[in-house]
Amino acid sequence: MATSIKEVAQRAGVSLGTVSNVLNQPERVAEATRKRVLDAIAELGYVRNDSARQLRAGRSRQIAVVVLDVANPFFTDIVHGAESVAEEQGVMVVVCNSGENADRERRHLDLLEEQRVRGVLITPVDDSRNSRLEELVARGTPVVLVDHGSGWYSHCSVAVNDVLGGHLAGEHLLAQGHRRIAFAGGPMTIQQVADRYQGAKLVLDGVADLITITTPNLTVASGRAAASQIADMPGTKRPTAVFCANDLLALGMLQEMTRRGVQIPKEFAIVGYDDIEFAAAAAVPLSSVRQPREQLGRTATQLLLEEIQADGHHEHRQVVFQPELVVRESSSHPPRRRSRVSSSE
Amino acid sequence: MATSIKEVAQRAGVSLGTVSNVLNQPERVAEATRKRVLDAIAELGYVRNDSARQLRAGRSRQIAVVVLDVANPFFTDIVHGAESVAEEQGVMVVVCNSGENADRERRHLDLLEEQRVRGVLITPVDDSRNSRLEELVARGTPVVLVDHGSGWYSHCSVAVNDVLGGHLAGEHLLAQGHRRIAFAGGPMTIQQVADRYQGAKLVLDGVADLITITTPNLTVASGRAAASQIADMPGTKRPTAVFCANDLLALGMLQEMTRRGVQIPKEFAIVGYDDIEFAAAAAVPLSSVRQPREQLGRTATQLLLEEIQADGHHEHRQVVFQPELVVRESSSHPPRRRSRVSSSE
DNA sequence: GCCTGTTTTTGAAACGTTTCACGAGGTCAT
DNA sequence: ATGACCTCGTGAAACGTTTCAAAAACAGGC
Repeated sequence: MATSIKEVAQRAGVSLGTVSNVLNQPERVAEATRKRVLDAIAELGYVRNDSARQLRAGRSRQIAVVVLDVANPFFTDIVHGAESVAEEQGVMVVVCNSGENADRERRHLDLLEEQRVRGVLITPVDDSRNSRLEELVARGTPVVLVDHGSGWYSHCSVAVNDVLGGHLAGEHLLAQGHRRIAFAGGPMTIQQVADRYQGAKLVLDGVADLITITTPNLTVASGRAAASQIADMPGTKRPTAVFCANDLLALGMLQEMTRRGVQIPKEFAIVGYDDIEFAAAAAVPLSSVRQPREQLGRTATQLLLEEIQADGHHEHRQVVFQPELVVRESSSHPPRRRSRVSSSE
Repeated sequence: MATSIKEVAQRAGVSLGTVSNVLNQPERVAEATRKRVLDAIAELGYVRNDSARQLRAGRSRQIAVVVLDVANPFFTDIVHGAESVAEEQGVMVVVCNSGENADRERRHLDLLEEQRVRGVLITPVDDSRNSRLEELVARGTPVVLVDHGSGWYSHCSVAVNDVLGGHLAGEHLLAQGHRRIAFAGGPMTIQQVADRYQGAKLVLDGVADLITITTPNLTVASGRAAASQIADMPGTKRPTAVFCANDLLALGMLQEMTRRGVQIPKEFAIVGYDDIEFAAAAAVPLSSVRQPREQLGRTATQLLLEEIQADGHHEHRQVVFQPELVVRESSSHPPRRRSRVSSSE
């Protein structure tokens, strides 16, 4: 069925090795022969067999990115950054979606390891003390943690200071006069969620009530559900503002609150996280904590490629970026139209 | 470095073949031996080499989805649908992003063919008379066209009637009293764009002016640029409404128009396409032509798997879904708050 | 013609699986 | 005991590349 190098060789009247040379070091083979081989290839519609090639080479030419949610623009931007760097180096990127599901993540890692990927960029579902991931590293596959500070130093990692991000959001809501503030996000096993919560808690503790709404994931739908939960609270206990662990939640929150006739931000303020492209375009432009998304992907890929190249001794590095609060209408009181002020406090 | 079956065999004191049997037909090997082998595997941290496996098998266990833009929620929903069906069948899905770039698309197809993927789901960049794609098909890789009616019948395909979609949008704007209407989208080589344009043109021709704004791609940024272009037209020639080839464009359009102080929909109406999740949550909820996105992905994958299984004689099928216009505030005149009317005319 | 280099081409040995026809042992009925 | 029939386990062949030492072909210079 599939034509192999052997048939090409036969057709061109040369040996196996020569065809291989034409493919890999064309300058080593004489003009005339090369042409003959190339013609044979074209006539037979020969296509290299990558499995055989990899088997021989002992490794692939791909790196993988394992993200929590492909439908989240935050991650597609990271992937974008990663691809731009990888492309320069002639490395292919394959994208895997764990869907915030530890089991799926594990299955993906199994498969990736069987495929001998050169390296893995991953935002792990649970805490980084992820044993499957540790195995991978132990057997020699370079791994870079993305958007996830490693508790200790056995990987490279690229992250944004989520505690600071939470801090900024909390501080801002406090400054707007809120004293009953909700945090919506989950599951708490996701490090980023826990950190953002911690950051907010740190600044609110003692001066304001912090109500935690745990969501099963970080989607628009969960945001809507969380909104219902808040709206159904008795007036005296109901928070006057919410800090959402990401923008999808915040958008869902905004949608449901608006549907119920709650005025944003007059009656209820919302701050999101990530500052995805759609945040600024929302019904009420969304205040959000901005992260350098593409940059994250680019830097992570650079670290990964470095580690791959410097095979052997390599100094793990932790790169941490600083987030930035972008205040828009959804949380600014009194409501100013089209506020585009960006501030860090 | 990497441990192979051979070392496992040695360690367990059995032959090569036995280890392989433990891995693939465990019931064929005696309890005691099996345990010994499994222990050896665990101790050595053996990981199957997928290249060797595929080489032997002659094919992979993956299908690929090649999309125009991973950052577009429309496509992530399609991928989602595809994954759900594939997962049931134990087939892995790899996602490739052509970025609306024919050259990147070709490179992806090259690689996928070298990897001997079982099948390809693709939304091609240019017209389906895509020669690279034809080669792929000719050599025996099943291909299903997604969101793209094939002009003729050499593939399975799954699509939404884009001409009808354009028709619905045009008709609606006409009914709202608009007589100078813009169409924003591009490049026109993308079949969907051309079809949506055709649909609108069909209903507008003769009764209204149709101004075409060609964009280089279908992103939010291009939407903003197109908005500037429209806003800068002299008042008498400036259209009073726009039909955008997708929601990203429409959102960009909305953003830029609002920034310039143009009132939507009072001074300018906008209709988008796809009805992505963010459309309803936009600053001015966006009217849009809805497509059954996940369904598209699911059906496409089913067709693909069918073709793969029925290897040999297979009847190509064309499945066409009908779109549905969702009218929201961005185009309804006079502006009604929170309109959620869904209508098909 | 012969020797010395240089350029081209060759052939065989890996890479790590899976598969498959066989052999080695065991059990059982005769 | 013998043959028939299991269940287990073996070993070698294949899959399609790349690589590399060595052979072959070709050029000059004498």
